[in-house]
Amino acid sequence: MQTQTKPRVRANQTATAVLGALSVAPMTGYALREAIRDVLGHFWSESFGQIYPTLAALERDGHVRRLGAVRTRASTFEITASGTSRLKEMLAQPVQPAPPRNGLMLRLFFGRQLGAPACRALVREARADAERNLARYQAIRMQLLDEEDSAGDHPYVLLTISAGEHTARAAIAWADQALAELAPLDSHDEETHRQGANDAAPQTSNATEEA
Amino acid sequence: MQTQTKPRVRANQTATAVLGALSVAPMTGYALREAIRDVLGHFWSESFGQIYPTLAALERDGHVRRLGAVRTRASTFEITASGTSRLKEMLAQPVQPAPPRNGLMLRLFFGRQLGAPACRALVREARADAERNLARYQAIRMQLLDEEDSAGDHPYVLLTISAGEHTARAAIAWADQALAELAPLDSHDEETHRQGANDAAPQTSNATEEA
DNA sequence: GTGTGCATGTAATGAGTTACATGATTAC
DNA sequence: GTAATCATGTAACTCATTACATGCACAC
Repeated sequence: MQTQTKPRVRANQTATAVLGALSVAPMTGYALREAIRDVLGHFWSESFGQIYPTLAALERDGHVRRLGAVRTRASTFEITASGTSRLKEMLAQPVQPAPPRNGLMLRLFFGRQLGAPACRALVREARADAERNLARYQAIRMQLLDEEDSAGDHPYVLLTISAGEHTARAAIAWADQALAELAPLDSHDEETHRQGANDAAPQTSNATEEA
Repeated sequence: MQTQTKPRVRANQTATAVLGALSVAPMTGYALREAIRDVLGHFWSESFGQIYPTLAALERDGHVRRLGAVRTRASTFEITASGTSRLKEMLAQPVQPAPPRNGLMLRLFFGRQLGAPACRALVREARADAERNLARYQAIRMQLLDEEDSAGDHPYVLLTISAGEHTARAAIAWADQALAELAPLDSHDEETHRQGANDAAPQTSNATEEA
Protein backbone atom coordinates (compact mmCIF):
# COMPACT_ATOMS: atom_id res chain seq x y z
CA MET A 1 0.00 0.00 0.00
CA GLN A 2 2.95 2.31 -0.07
CA THR A 3 2.08 3.39 -3.59
CA GLN A 4 1.83 7.06 -2.80
CA THR A 5 5.43 8.14 -2.28
CA LYS A 6 7.29 6.63 -5.17
CA PRO A 7 10.63 8.40 -5.51
CA ARG A 8 9.93 8.69 -9.19
CA VAL A 9 13.11 10.44 -10.25
CA ARG A 10 16.05 8.31 -9.26
CA ALA A 11 18.12 11.38 -8.45
CA ASN A 12 20.35 11.50 -11.47
CA GLN A 13 23.63 11.70 -9.67
CA THR A 14 25.58 12.21 -12.85
CA ALA A 15 23.82 15.52 -13.33
CA THR A 16 24.94 16.58 -9.88
CA ALA A 17 28.56 15.85 -10.65
CA VAL A 18 28.35 17.54 -14.03
CA LEU A 19 26.66 20.67 -12.71
CA GLY A 20 29.08 20.76 -9.82
CA ALA A 21 32.08 20.64 -12.10
CA LEU A 22 30.60 23.31 -14.36
CA SER A 23 29.95 25.47 -11.32
CA VAL A 24 33.71 25.74 -10.94
CA ALA A 25 34.50 26.48 -14.60
CA PRO A 26 32.93 26.11 -18.08
CA MET A 27 34.14 23.04 -19.94
CA THR A 28 33.63 20.74 -22.89
CA GLY A 29 32.21 17.28 -22.32
CA TYR A 30 35.61 15.81 -22.88
CA ALA A 31 37.21 18.09 -20.34
CA LEU A 32 34.42 17.22 -17.93
CA ARG A 33 35.35 13.58 -17.99
CA GLU A 34 38.98 14.46 -17.39
CA ALA A 35 38.15 16.84 -14.59
CA ILE A 36 35.93 14.31 -12.90
CA ARG A 37 38.52 11.59 -13.29
CA ASP A 38 41.44 13.70 -12.11
CA VAL A 39 39.80 15.72 -9.39
CA LEU A 40 36.91 13.66 -8.10
CA GLY A 41 38.53 10.40 -9.06
CA HIS A 42 38.93 9.15 -5.50
CA PHE A 43 35.24 9.05 -4.87
CA TRP A 44 33.47 9.55 -8.15
CA SER A 45 33.55 8.41 -11.77
CA GLU A 46 31.65 9.09 -14.94
CA SER A 47 31.97 7.75 -18.46
CA PHE A 48 31.30 9.47 -21.76
CA GLY A 49 28.23 7.35 -22.17
CA GLN A 50 26.78 9.15 -19.15
CA ILE A 51 28.20 12.60 -19.60
CA TYR A 52 26.99 13.44 -23.09
CA PRO A 53 23.37 12.40 -22.63
CA THR A 54 23.33 14.19 -19.29
CA LEU A 55 24.71 17.36 -20.86
CA ALA A 56 22.05 17.17 -23.56
CA ALA A 57 19.31 16.77 -20.98
CA LEU A 58 20.66 19.61 -18.89
CA GLU A 59 20.79 21.83 -21.96
CA ARG A 60 17.22 20.92 -22.84
CA ASP A 61 16.14 21.94 -19.34
CA GLY A 62 18.08 25.17 -19.50
CA HIS A 63 20.49 24.28 -16.74
CA VAL A 64 23.54 24.60 -18.96
CA ARG A 65 24.25 26.69 -22.04
CA ARG A 66 26.34 25.67 -25.02
CA LEU A 67 28.91 28.25 -26.01
CA GLY A 68 30.30 26.80 -29.25
CA ALA A 69 28.18 25.98 -32.27
CA VAL A 70 26.10 22.84 -31.98
CA ARG A 71 28.05 20.27 -33.94
CA THR A 72 30.65 22.20 -35.80
CA ARG A 73 33.37 21.99 -33.24
CA ALA A 74 34.06 21.60 -29.60
CA SER A 75 31.35 23.30 -27.61
CA THR A 76 32.03 24.56 -24.15
CA PHE A 77 29.26 24.28 -21.61
CA GLU A 78 28.49 26.87 -19.01
CA ILE A 79 26.16 26.56 -16.08
CA THR A 80 23.13 28.88 -16.04
CA ALA A 81 21.42 30.49 -13.09
CA SER A 82 18.74 27.84 -13.21
CA GLY A 83 21.51 25.25 -13.27
CA THR A 84 23.08 26.67 -10.16
CA SER A 85 19.86 26.50 -8.21
CA ARG A 86 19.19 23.01 -9.54
CA LEU A 87 22.65 22.00 -8.33
CA LYS A 88 21.91 23.30 -4.86
CA GLU A 89 18.66 21.40 -4.87
CA MET A 90 20.36 18.17 -5.83
CA LEU A 91 23.16 18.57 -3.34
CA ALA A 92 20.58 19.04 -0.62
CA GLN A 93 18.92 15.72 -1.39
CA PRO A 94 19.76 12.94 1.03
CA VAL A 95 22.76 10.79 0.24
CA GLN A 96 21.61 7.48 -1.13
CA PRO A 97 24.24 4.96 -0.20
CA ALA A 98 25.28 2.68 -3.01
CA PRO A 99 24.87 -0.99 -2.15
CA PRO A 100 28.30 -2.16 -1.03
CA ARG A 101 30.31 -4.46 -3.25
CA ASN A 102 33.80 -4.95 -1.93
CA GLY A 103 35.55 -7.66 -3.89
CA LEU A 104 38.56 -7.73 -1.61
CA MET A 105 36.48 -8.36 1.51
CA LEU A 106 34.44 -11.00 -0.28
CA ARG A 107 37.62 -12.88 -1.10
CA LEU A 108 39.02 -12.56 2.39
CA PHE A 109 35.78 -13.65 3.97
CA PHE A 110 36.02 -16.92 2.07
CA GLY A 111 39.77 -16.86 2.48
CA ARG A 112 39.84 -20.42 3.69
CA GLN A 113 38.83 -21.52 0.21
CA LEU A 114 41.34 -19.22 -1.37
CA GLY A 115 44.28 -20.10 0.84
CA ALA A 116 46.42 -18.00 3.12
CA PRO A 117 49.18 -17.15 0.63
CA ALA A 118 46.72 -15.74 -1.88
CA CYS A 119 45.03 -13.78 0.88
CA ARG A 120 48.32 -12.28 1.91
CA ALA A 121 48.96 -11.25 -1.67
CA LEU A 122 45.58 -9.52 -1.79
CA VAL A 123 46.22 -7.67 1.43
CA ARG A 124 49.64 -6.59 0.27
CA GLU A 125 48.12 -5.26 -2.92
CA ALA A 126 45.54 -3.34 -0.95
CA ARG A 127 48.26 -1.88 1.20
CA ALA A 128 50.23 -0.77 -1.83
CA ASP A 129 47.11 0.85 -3.29
CA ALA A 130 46.53 2.73 -0.08
CA GLU A 131 50.09 4.01 -0.06
CA ARG A 132 49.76 5.19 -3.64
CA ASN A 133 46.56 6.99 -2.78
CA LEU A 134 48.14 8.63 0.21
CA ALA A 135 50.92 9.99 -1.96
CA ARG A 136 48.42 11.35 -4.46
CA TYR A 137 46.46 13.12 -1.77
CA GLN A 138 49.54 14.97 -0.69
CA ALA A 139 50.23 15.99 -4.26
CA ILE A 140 46.71 17.31 -4.61
CA ARG A 141 47.01 19.19 -1.35
CA MET A 142 50.05 21.04 -2.58
CA GLN A 143 48.54 21.66 -5.98
CA LEU A 144 45.57 23.26 -4.27
CA LEU A 145 47.74 25.81 -2.52
CA ASP A 146 49.06 27.02 -5.86
CA GLU A 147 45.64 27.87 -7.18
CA GLU A 148 44.46 31.33 -6.35
CA ASP A 149 41.20 30.99 -8.21
CA SER A 150 38.32 29.06 -6.72
CA ALA A 151 39.96 29.44 -3.34
CA GLY A 152 36.55 29.58 -1.76
CA ASP A 153 36.14 25.90 -2.52
CA HIS A 154 39.38 24.95 -0.81
CA PRO A 155 38.11 24.25 2.70
CA TYR A 156 35.51 21.86 1.30
CA VAL A 157 37.86 20.17 -1.11
CA LEU A 158 40.34 19.68 1.70
CA LEU A 159 37.65 17.88 3.62
CA THR A 160 37.44 15.23 0.94
CA ILE A 161 41.22 14.98 0.70
CA SER A 162 41.38 14.53 4.43
CA ALA A 163 38.79 11.78 4.28
CA GLY A 164 40.90 10.03 1.69
CA GLU A 165 43.95 10.29 3.87
CA HIS A 166 42.20 8.94 6.93
CA THR A 167 40.82 6.05 4.92
CA ALA A 168 44.18 5.28 3.35
CA ARG A 169 45.99 5.34 6.66
CA ALA A 170 43.37 3.07 8.18
CA ALA A 171 43.79 0.67 5.27
CA ILE A 172 47.53 0.57 5.78
CA ALA A 173 47.22 -0.07 9.51
CA TRP A 174 44.65 -2.77 8.89
CA ALA A 175 46.80 -4.42 6.23
CA ASP A 176 49.80 -4.58 8.51
CA GLN A 177 47.75 -6.14 11.24
CA ALA A 178 46.11 -8.54 8.81
CA LEU A 179 49.44 -9.64 7.40
CA ALA A 180 50.68 -10.38 10.90
CA GLU A 181 47.59 -12.44 11.60
CA LEU A 182 47.78 -14.28 8.30
CA ALA A 183 51.41 -15.22 8.71
CA PRO A 184 50.90 -18.25 10.98
CA LEU A 185 47.98 -19.58 8.93
CA ASP A 186 50.24 -20.93 6.32
CA SER A 187 49.29 -24.36 5.17
CA HIS A 188 47.11 -26.05 7.72
CA ASP A 189 43.41 -26.45 7.05
CA GLU A 190 44.15 -26.31 3.36
CA GLU A 191 44.66 -29.10 0.91
CA THR A 192 45.51 -26.56 -1.70
CA HIS A 193 47.17 -27.48 -4.88
CA ARG A 194 50.73 -27.90 -3.79
CA GLN A 195 52.03 -25.79 -6.63
CA GLY A 196 50.76 -22.81 -4.77
CA ALA A 197 53.57 -23.20 -2.30
CA ASN A 198 56.00 -21.12 -4.25
CA ASP A 199 53.83 -18.07 -4.30
CA ALA A 200 54.46 -17.28 -0.72
CA ALA A 201 56.23 -14.25 -2.10
CA PRO A 202 53.83 -13.15 -4.82
CA GLN A 203 55.87 -10.14 -5.70
CA THR A 204 52.99 -7.96 -6.64
CA SER A 205 55.15 -4.96 -7.21
CA ASN A 206 58.39 -6.12 -5.75
CA ALA A 207 56.67 -4.68 -2.74
CA THR A 208 59.44 -5.37 -0.26
CA GLU A 209 57.50 -8.31 0.93
CA GLU A 210 58.00 -10.52 3.87
CA ALA A 211 57.37 -14.14 2.98
CA MET B 1 42.90 -4.96 -32.89
CA GLN B 2 42.28 -6.12 -29.36
CA THR B 3 39.52 -8.48 -30.38
CA GLN B 4 41.19 -11.60 -29.10
CA THR B 5 41.10 -11.29 -25.33
CA LYS B 6 37.65 -10.06 -24.58
CA PRO B 7 36.83 -10.83 -20.96
CA ARG B 8 33.58 -12.24 -22.19
CA VAL B 9 32.13 -13.28 -18.89
CA ARG B 10 31.99 -10.27 -16.64
CA ALA B 11 32.93 -12.39 -13.67
CA ASN B 12 29.51 -12.87 -12.21
CA GLN B 13 30.27 -11.73 -8.72
CA THR B 14 26.89 -12.75 -7.46
CA ALA B 15 27.75 -16.35 -8.17
CA THR B 16 30.89 -15.99 -6.09
CA ALA B 17 28.95 -14.72 -3.11
CA VAL B 18 26.29 -17.39 -3.49
CA LEU B 19 28.76 -20.25 -3.83
CA GLY B 20 30.76 -18.86 -0.94
CA ALA B 21 27.74 -18.77 1.33
CA LEU B 22 26.73 -22.28 0.29
CA SER B 23 30.27 -23.47 1.00
CA VAL B 24 29.58 -22.72 4.64
CA ALA B 25 26.16 -24.38 4.82
CA PRO B 26 23.31 -25.52 2.53
CA MET B 27 20.47 -22.99 2.33
CA THR B 28 17.35 -21.93 0.52
CA GLY B 29 17.44 -18.90 -1.74
CA TYR B 30 15.55 -16.94 0.84
CA ALA B 31 18.00 -17.85 3.57
CA LEU B 32 20.83 -16.93 1.22
CA ARG B 33 19.59 -13.39 0.96
CA GLU B 34 19.32 -13.18 4.71
CA ALA B 35 22.75 -14.65 5.27
CA ILE B 36 24.33 -12.31 2.78
CA ARG B 37 22.55 -9.32 4.26
CA ASP B 38 23.31 -10.20 7.87
CA VAL B 39 26.79 -11.60 7.55
CA LEU B 40 28.34 -9.96 4.51
CA GLY B 41 26.20 -6.86 4.82
CA HIS B 42 29.06 -4.50 5.54
CA PHE B 43 30.70 -5.09 2.23
CA TRP B 44 28.29 -6.99 0.05
CA SER B 45 24.65 -7.07 -0.99
CA GLU B 46 22.42 -9.13 -3.20
CA SER B 47 18.75 -8.96 -4.04
CA PHE B 48 16.30 -11.73 -4.82
CA GLY B 49 16.28 -10.64 -8.42
CA GLN B 50 19.92 -11.65 -8.58
CA ILE B 51 19.97 -14.64 -6.32
CA TYR B 52 17.30 -16.80 -7.91
CA PRO B 53 18.51 -16.54 -11.50
CA THR B 54 22.05 -17.13 -10.28
CA LEU B 55 20.99 -20.23 -8.37
CA ALA B 56 19.20 -21.52 -11.46
CA ALA B 57 22.29 -20.96 -13.59
CA LEU B 58 24.54 -22.61 -11.03
CA GLU B 59 22.20 -25.59 -10.90
CA ARG B 60 22.21 -25.85 -14.68
CA ASP B 61 26.01 -25.96 -14.61
CA GLY B 62 26.07 -28.52 -11.85
CA HIS B 63 27.72 -26.27 -9.30
CA VAL B 64 24.85 -26.56 -6.86
CA ARG B 65 22.31 -29.30 -6.21
CA ARG B 66 18.69 -28.82 -5.19
CA LEU B 67 17.69 -30.92 -2.25
CA GLY B 68 13.91 -30.30 -2.06
CA ALA B 69 11.53 -30.98 -4.92
CA VAL B 70 11.68 -28.51 -7.76
CA ARG B 71 8.66 -26.33 -7.21
CA THR B 72 6.64 -28.06 -4.60
CA ARG B 73 8.12 -26.35 -1.59
CA ALA B 74 11.20 -24.77 -0.23
CA SER B 75 14.25 -26.31 -1.82
CA THR B 76 17.57 -26.21 -0.08
CA PHE B 77 20.64 -25.79 -2.20
CA GLU B 78 23.91 -27.51 -1.57
CA ILE B 79 27.25 -26.85 -3.21
CA THR B 80 28.72 -29.67 -5.29
CA ALA B 81 32.34 -30.63 -5.78
CA SER B 82 32.37 -28.83 -9.09
CA GLY B 83 30.86 -25.83 -7.34
CA THR B 84 33.64 -25.80 -4.78
CA SER B 85 36.33 -25.77 -7.40
CA ARG B 86 34.45 -23.14 -9.37
CA LEU B 87 34.32 -21.03 -6.23
CA LYS B 88 38.06 -21.30 -5.77
CA GLU B 89 38.54 -20.31 -9.38
CA MET B 90 36.36 -17.24 -8.99
CA LEU B 91 37.94 -16.18 -5.74
CA ALA B 92 41.33 -16.37 -7.40
CA GLN B 93 40.31 -13.95 -10.12
CA PRO B 94 41.65 -10.44 -9.68
CA VAL B 95 39.51 -8.02 -7.74
CA GLN B 96 37.76 -5.67 -10.12
CA PRO B 97 37.23 -2.46 -8.25
CA ALA B 98 33.78 -1.01 -8.63
CA PRO B 99 33.82 2.55 -9.95
CA PRO B 100 33.60 4.78 -6.90
CA ARG B 101 30.41 6.72 -6.21
CA ASN B 102 30.52 8.39 -2.84
CA GLY B 103 27.56 10.72 -2.50
CA LEU B 104 28.78 12.21 0.75
CA MET B 105 32.12 13.24 -0.70
CA LEU B 106 30.46 14.63 -3.79
CA ARG B 107 28.32 16.87 -1.63
CA LEU B 108 31.21 18.00 0.51
CA PHE B 109 33.37 18.71 -2.50
CA PHE B 110 30.79 21.18 -3.69
CA GLY B 111 30.08 22.15 -0.12
CA ARG B 112 30.34 25.81 -0.91
CA GLN B 113 27.14 25.53 -2.94
CA LEU B 114 25.49 23.52 -0.24
CA GLY B 115 26.47 25.72 2.69
CA ALA B 116 28.46 25.00 5.82
CA PRO B 117 25.54 24.10 8.10
CA ALA B 118 24.25 21.44 5.73
CA CYS B 119 27.77 20.08 5.36
CA ARG B 120 28.11 19.81 9.10
CA ALA B 121 24.85 17.90 9.25
CA LEU B 122 26.13 15.47 6.63
CA VAL B 123 29.37 14.92 8.49
CA ARG B 124 27.53 14.36 11.74
CA GLU B 125 25.34 11.79 10.05
CA ALA B 126 28.40 10.03 8.70
CA ARG B 127 29.93 9.99 12.13
CA ALA B 128 26.81 8.49 13.65
CA ASP B 129 26.76 5.82 10.95
CA ALA B 130 30.35 4.94 11.70
CA GLU B 131 29.61 4.61 15.41
CA ARG B 132 26.67 2.34 14.69
CA ASN B 133 28.84 0.19 12.46
CA LEU B 134 31.54 -0.02 15.07
CA ALA B 135 29.02 -1.29 17.61
CA ARG B 136 27.78 -3.91 15.18
CA TYR B 137 31.27 -5.15 14.49
CA GLN B 138 31.79 -5.81 18.17
CA ALA B 139 28.53 -7.69 18.35
CA ILE B 140 29.57 -9.86 15.42
CA ARG B 141 32.95 -10.50 16.98
CA MET B 142 31.33 -11.86 20.13
CA GLN B 143 28.80 -13.85 18.18
CA LEU B 144 31.65 -15.48 16.30
CA LEU B 145 33.25 -16.77 19.46
CA ASP B 146 30.05 -18.62 20.35
CA GLU B 147 30.03 -20.61 17.16
CA GLU B 148 31.97 -23.83 17.30
CA ASP B 149 31.11 -24.85 13.78
CA SER B 150 32.90 -23.30 10.86
CA ALA B 151 35.62 -22.21 13.24
CA GLY B 152 38.14 -22.67 10.46
CA ASP B 153 36.66 -19.62 8.76
CA HIS B 154 37.07 -17.43 11.81
CA PRO B 155 40.52 -16.00 11.18
CA TYR B 156 39.41 -14.86 7.74
CA VAL B 157 36.09 -13.51 8.87
CA LEU B 158 37.84 -11.58 11.62
CA LEU B 159 39.99 -9.95 8.97
CA THR B 160 36.93 -8.41 7.39
CA ILE B 161 35.53 -7.35 10.75
CA SER B 162 38.83 -5.73 11.57
CA ALA B 163 38.80 -3.88 8.27
CA GLY B 164 35.37 -2.55 9.12
CA GLU B 165 36.56 -1.40 12.50
CA HIS B 166 39.57 0.38 11.11
CA THR B 167 37.43 2.09 8.51
CA ALA B 168 34.81 3.11 11.03
CA ARG B 169 37.36 4.51 13.44
CA ALA B 170 38.99 6.44 10.64
CA ALA B 171 35.61 7.84 9.66
CA ILE B 172 34.96 9.00 13.21
CA ALA B 173 38.35 10.66 13.52
CA TRP B 174 37.90 12.35 10.17
CA ALA B 175 34.42 13.54 11.07
CA ASP B 176 35.61 15.12 14.29
CA GLN B 177 38.38 16.92 12.49
CA ALA B 178 36.04 17.98 9.71
CA LEU B 179 33.49 19.36 12.14
CA ALA B 180 36.20 21.41 13.82
CA GLU B 181 37.28 22.79 10.47
CA LEU B 182 33.75 23.50 9.36
CA ALA B 183 32.83 25.38 12.52
CA PRO B 184 34.38 28.73 11.61
CA LEU B 185 33.00 28.63 8.06
CA ASP B 186 29.64 29.62 9.26
CA SER B 187 28.02 32.24 7.18
CA HIS B 188 30.54 34.00 5.03
CA ASP B 189 30.55 33.26 1.30
CA GLU B 190 27.05 31.88 1.69
CA GLU B 191 23.66 33.47 1.78
CA THR B 192 22.28 30.32 3.34
CA HIS B 193 19.02 29.99 5.13
CA ARG B 194 19.68 31.30 8.58
CA GLN B 195 18.01 28.44 10.42
CA GLY B 196 21.10 26.25 10.28
CA ALA B 197 23.12 28.43 12.61
CA ASN B 198 22.61 26.62 15.90
CA ASP B 199 24.49 23.43 15.10
CA ALA B 200 28.02 24.46 15.88
CA ALA B 201 28.63 21.79 18.54
CA PRO B 202 29.21 18.33 17.07
CA GLN B 203 27.86 16.09 19.82
CA THR B 204 27.26 13.05 17.70
CA SER B 205 26.80 10.33 20.23
CA ASN B 206 23.45 10.90 21.80
CA ALA B 207 23.00 12.51 18.41
CA THR B 208 19.29 12.93 18.98
CA GLU B 209 18.79 16.62 19.08
CA GLU B 210 19.19 19.93 17.45
CA ALA B 211 16.66 19.65 14.67
C1' DG C 1 -10.35 -18.52 8.75
C1' DT C 2 -6.90 -15.15 8.59
C1' DG C 3 -2.67 -12.75 9.09
C1' DT C 4 2.30 -13.13 9.25
C1' DG C 5 6.45 -14.89 7.74
C1' DC C 6 8.85 -18.08 4.65
C1' DA C 7 9.69 -18.93 -0.06
C1' DT C 8 10.09 -18.54 -5.19
C1' DG C 9 10.11 -16.48 -9.08
C1' DT C 10 9.33 -12.88 -13.19
C1' DA C 11 8.85 -8.34 -15.40
C1' DA C 12 9.84 -3.69 -15.72
C1' DT C 13 13.08 -0.51 -15.25
C1' DG C 14 17.05 1.98 -15.23
C1' DA C 15 21.73 3.12 -14.35
C1' DG C 16 26.10 2.82 -16.21
C1' DT C 17 30.03 0.72 -18.90
C1' DT C 18 32.25 -0.61 -23.17
C1' DA C 19 32.83 -0.58 -27.69
C1' DC C 20 32.21 1.48 -31.80
C1' DA C 21 32.05 5.15 -35.34
C1' DT C 22 33.42 9.51 -36.65
C1' DG C 23 35.71 13.71 -37.32
C1' DA C 24 38.59 18.04 -36.20
C1' DT C 25 42.89 19.98 -34.63
C1' DT C 26 47.60 20.05 -33.45
C1' DA C 27 52.42 18.49 -33.36
C1' DC C 28 56.11 16.48 -35.74
C1' DG D 1 51.12 14.02 -44.53
C1' DT D 2 50.24 11.45 -40.68
C1' DA D 3 49.93 10.20 -35.96
C1' DA D 4 48.25 11.51 -31.56
C1' DT D 5 45.04 13.91 -29.04
C1' DC D 6 40.78 16.30 -28.50
C1' DA D 7 36.02 15.78 -29.09
C1' DT D 8 31.24 13.98 -29.71
C1' DG D 9 27.99 10.87 -29.81
C1' DT D 10 25.31 6.18 -30.20
C1' DA D 11 24.27 1.28 -29.59
C1' DA D 12 24.60 -2.85 -27.27
C1' DC D 13 24.91 -4.98 -23.32
C1' DT D 14 25.32 -6.06 -18.35
C1' DC D 15 24.25 -5.70 -13.93
C1' DA D 16 21.16 -4.97 -10.38
C1' DT D 17 17.09 -3.12 -8.05
C1' DT D 18 12.17 -2.79 -7.37
C1' DA D 19 7.81 -4.17 -7.77
C1' DC D 20 4.71 -7.53 -8.55
C1' DA D 21 2.42 -12.15 -8.39
C1' DT D 22 1.94 -16.27 -6.14
C1' DG D 23 1.51 -19.76 -2.74
C1' DC D 24 2.46 -22.60 1.54
C1' DA D 25 2.69 -23.22 6.62
C1' DC D 26 1.61 -22.15 10.95
C1' DA D 27 0.02 -19.57 14.88
C1' DC D 28 -3.89 -17.48 16.93
